[in-house]
Amino acid sequence: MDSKAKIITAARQLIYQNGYEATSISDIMAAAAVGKGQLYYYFKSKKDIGLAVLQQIVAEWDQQLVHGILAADQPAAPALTAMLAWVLDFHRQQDEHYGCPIGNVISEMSTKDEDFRVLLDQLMTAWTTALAVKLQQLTPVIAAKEAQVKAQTIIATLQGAILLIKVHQDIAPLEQAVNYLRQSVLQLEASR
Amino acid sequence: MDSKAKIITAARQLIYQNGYEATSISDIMAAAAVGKGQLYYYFKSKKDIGLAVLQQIVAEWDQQLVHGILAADQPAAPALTAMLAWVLDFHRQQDEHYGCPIGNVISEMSTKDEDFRVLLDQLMTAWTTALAVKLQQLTPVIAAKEAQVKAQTIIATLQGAILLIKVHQDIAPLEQAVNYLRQSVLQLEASR
Amino acid sequence: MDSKAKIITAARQLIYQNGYEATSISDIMAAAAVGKGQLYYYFKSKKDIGLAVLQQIVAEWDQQLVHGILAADQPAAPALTAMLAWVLDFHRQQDEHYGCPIGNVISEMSTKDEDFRVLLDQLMTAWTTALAVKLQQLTPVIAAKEAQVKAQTIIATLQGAILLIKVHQDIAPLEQAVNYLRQSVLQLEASR
Amino acid sequence: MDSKAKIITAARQLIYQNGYEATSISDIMAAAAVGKGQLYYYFKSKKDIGLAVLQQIVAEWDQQLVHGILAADQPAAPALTAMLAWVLDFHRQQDEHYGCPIGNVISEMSTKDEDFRVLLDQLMTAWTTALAVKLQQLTPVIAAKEAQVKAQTIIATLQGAILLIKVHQDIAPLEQAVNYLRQSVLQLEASR
DNA sequence: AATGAATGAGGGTTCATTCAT
DNA sequence: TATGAATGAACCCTCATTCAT
Repeated sequence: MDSKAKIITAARQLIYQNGYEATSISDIMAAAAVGKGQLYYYFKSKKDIGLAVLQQIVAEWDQQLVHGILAADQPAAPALTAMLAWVLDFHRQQDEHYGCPIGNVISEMSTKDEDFRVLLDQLMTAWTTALAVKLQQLTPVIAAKEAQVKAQTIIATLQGAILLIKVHQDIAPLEQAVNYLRQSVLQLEASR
Repeated sequence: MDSKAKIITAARQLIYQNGYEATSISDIMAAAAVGKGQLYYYFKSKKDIGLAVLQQIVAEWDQQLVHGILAADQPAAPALTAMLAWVLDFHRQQDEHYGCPIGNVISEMSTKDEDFRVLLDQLMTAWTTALAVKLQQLTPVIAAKEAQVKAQTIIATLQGAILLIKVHQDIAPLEQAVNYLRQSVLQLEASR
Repeated sequence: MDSKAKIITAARQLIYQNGYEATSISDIMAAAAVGKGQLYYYFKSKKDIGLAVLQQIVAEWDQQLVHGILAADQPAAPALTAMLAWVLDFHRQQDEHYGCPIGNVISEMSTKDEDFRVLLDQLMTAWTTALAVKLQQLTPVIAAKEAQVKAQTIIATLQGAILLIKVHQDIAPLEQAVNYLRQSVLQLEASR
Repeated sequence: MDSKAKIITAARQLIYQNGYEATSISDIMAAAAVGKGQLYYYFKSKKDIGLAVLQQIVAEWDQQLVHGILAADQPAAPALTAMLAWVLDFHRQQDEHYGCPIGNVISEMSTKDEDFRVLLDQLMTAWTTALAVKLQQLTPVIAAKEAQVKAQTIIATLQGAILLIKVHQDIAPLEQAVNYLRQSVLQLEASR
């Protein structure tokens, strides 16, 4: 792994656990075992690193979630179940609950830096849109607008549940939310 | 207003808009128009200020929400509607969407400082419990456990929706989530 | 005990253990259980407190040592032995060895504040002179100048030994120095 | 001279004259003509600087005194005389008498910071041991233990005399102590 | 590509002292 | 006598960034 990748990997982990502002350049240097020179050779500023980390996550979500699990050619019901499992599994694997890698940055950076916000906005919009498409596939009668609303509410429930597991340090809220959403999907499927 | 109150008020506003870590003692000093020594006369540390701010919000929510809107003697359906309006109205009044005063701190501080986390945990638990009681009043047949789960999911949806309005800088997600939750409540009421 | 005395007592203990500069007004306030107002009512500055503490110690040494143990009418040999015991006993009673209450302040303040230095100088001179008188009583043949020199060297040995017990945190060096000085005195006495 | 050395040199001088606590980082910065960041680039804390200064002095004393003047292969009597001269000459060169660079730190730091104390303890022990060896070379009949005691008392006398020149701002006490110790050595040499 | 020395603003905190009551 | 609120300079330290090599 080259220096640039090492830096991004280290920064990603640190930002996830401690937040963007609380992660110092020195922390990243130490974690990546990289000198100050290299860091400023590959990135022109700390913000640049933050953006690079964000873009990496966005790319992953785009690939795995938007163009993977929720891809147009996937059958709707299993896709929705898979999406819920994808979210739940990530948090099940964590010993300590640091919240959502994207949600955390939304909370910290959205009103502080427009570049961060735009990137996050695009990702969340892409997710919402892909999810809305699936919901429409599942229940073709509903209007596009309504599907969009439903998709957004599902995502909100997931994000909120992840926030709750962070305060309570207990995964139960997410388990329950996923259960509830799974049932909603099944009902929708049954009702068509 | 005395100095201590001025400090808390200033800090509360700054922490809400910029986060706890990003709010410097100097910022608070300037906003409260108070000297540095004064600040450390009333509070032994920055963390102390943060905790005081949090306790003030917790006290307000406890009074307005837990012991006000969701008080035991309030009829269930209007109480739930009032709760949703209480949340929605707050965010409707904001020009820029800084998210939830509590949710932001949950996201930033839960895994960084146990004292913050415990306070936030208690508030969210109190809210959940009070909401669960209302839900049971509305639909007496459901089990206490189920009501608790439902309550938590409702709160999750609200928190998540508030996070989404922060990324999108558009109140729509919260409007929609509140609409959706209002309908759920009406259905529950009708179904008993 | 009135406030003024409480302040001096508390300050004396703190200055002995931590030094003058390292003892803060707040420390003294806390230890004396006295408000800020009282402190600045009785003393016009921190230096004033330090000087008062010093004067108290000087007065005690003057009374106990210079005008007590080494008083003109005391027989020389027992006086010298008593002086050595007076020094040794003080340090034997300490659990942790903080050094000499006077020596510490000499080391810290002599070149920083002339008012402190003068006070300390006077005390040490008085001690030296009183001791020289005793030495002359013991061995009348020696010149006044020589007695003065001998006195100063004895005091030096004691002060140095107390410094050594502070580094080593072991009272042995002082025990040994006192032993040595006691023998010197006995020899002087025998040789006359 | 590189920055690190400049910092240590400046700090050494300041600590000698004003003490460790009374020497501020800003003072060192100004004296070394070095920026604040630079200081924390080379040293991780103020304590680190203090320890580095101490280690430099310890190294010098070890080299010049313990392994130089008092080296095993040096004839005893001249070595002792040289040691006394080494001490006296240092203080003769000073315009103002700031005391002993080591003794001052012993007095200030021994009971405040164990890391300082250990370093100082080691130096003083090394000096005592080396001096005891010389004393035994001079008077082979005396027991090792007795030599150790005698060595410690000699060092005590020197340290105490240096403390006295600090209060009195007059080098006489040290001159006299050295004279006295020189005679003691001569007597020992004559008596074998 | 890479090093690490240098910068200086700003972080939270403590300090001795003064003021109004 | 006594209180405690107010002041602002100074404390040690960390920060993101730049420079010379």
